[in-house]
Amino acid sequence: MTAHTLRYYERVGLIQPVGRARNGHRRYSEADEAWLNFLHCMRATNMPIREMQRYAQLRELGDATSLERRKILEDHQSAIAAQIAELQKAHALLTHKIANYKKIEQKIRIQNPVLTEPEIDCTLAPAS
Amino acid sequence: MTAHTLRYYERVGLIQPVGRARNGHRRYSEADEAWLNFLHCMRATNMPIREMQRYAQLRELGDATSLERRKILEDHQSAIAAQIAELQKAHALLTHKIANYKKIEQKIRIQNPVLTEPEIDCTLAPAS
DNA sequence: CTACAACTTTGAGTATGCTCTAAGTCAAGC
DNA sequence: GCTTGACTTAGAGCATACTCAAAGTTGTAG
Repeated sequence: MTAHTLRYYERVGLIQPVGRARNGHRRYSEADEAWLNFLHCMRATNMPIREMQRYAQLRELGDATSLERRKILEDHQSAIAAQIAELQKAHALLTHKIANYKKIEQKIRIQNPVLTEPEIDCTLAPAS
Repeated sequence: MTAHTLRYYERVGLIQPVGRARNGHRRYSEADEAWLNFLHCMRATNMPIREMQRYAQLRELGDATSLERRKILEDHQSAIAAQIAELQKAHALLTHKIANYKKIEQKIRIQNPVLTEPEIDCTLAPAS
């Protein structure tokens, strides 16, 4: 996560205005870091910023929003499962296609055998 | 895939100009469809359009580009594996967090027991 | 004292991948 | 003949998520 991104996240309300050093520089607490890690994990799995904002807002309202937040996480977990399924399908497809390319390359090697045998280096290397 | 997307793919060279009916409408052959399916599968797993263009170009050059194309697919397969790993990590994290929310909700239910017992409907429904 | 690096701000700019608009053509049904 | 609907085109517009620019402040090192 770049500094740019951190500021952006603060701007759009994903993180509360964070503590500052005396010179005005941001200081992230361990709690901030944990929250940022969570955000990063959600973004990395394609949760839209909008959804993350919604979650962040509920979080600020405290325990009363537990059910709603849990729903968001459950929905996202389903989305993740769907993504995994899609990726696995593609992974399998690629395994097939790659195998096929290897076959094609084999055929090409047979049609175009090496015409000029590589020179064998017959110089005697001096024993070191 | 929408008609818009199909035209967009044709425009950016992902598919060769496709056959037309007499009225000028596009007619997709089975080969076209298979290729489009493949494209869709790659996009759905986050291959950038750029990479797909590169692959499509090589494909038009024929078997001589087999090695290069295979490399693209192998790289993408690695990318997919990485994505799966990331998603699985997030999935596990969410399982934990969701379990935690359930605990929190349990506590809230204990702190705020149902004060007004729900009315029990004592009317005798007429037997149908 | 000065230079430099590293942060600060607001607001604009960019990359990606569609997605839509406007104006036009065509074939079928009434 | 006229309407309707589905397509056609070129080009503009948009959503998302950053990413950067410009101008300014601050603390440290030489």
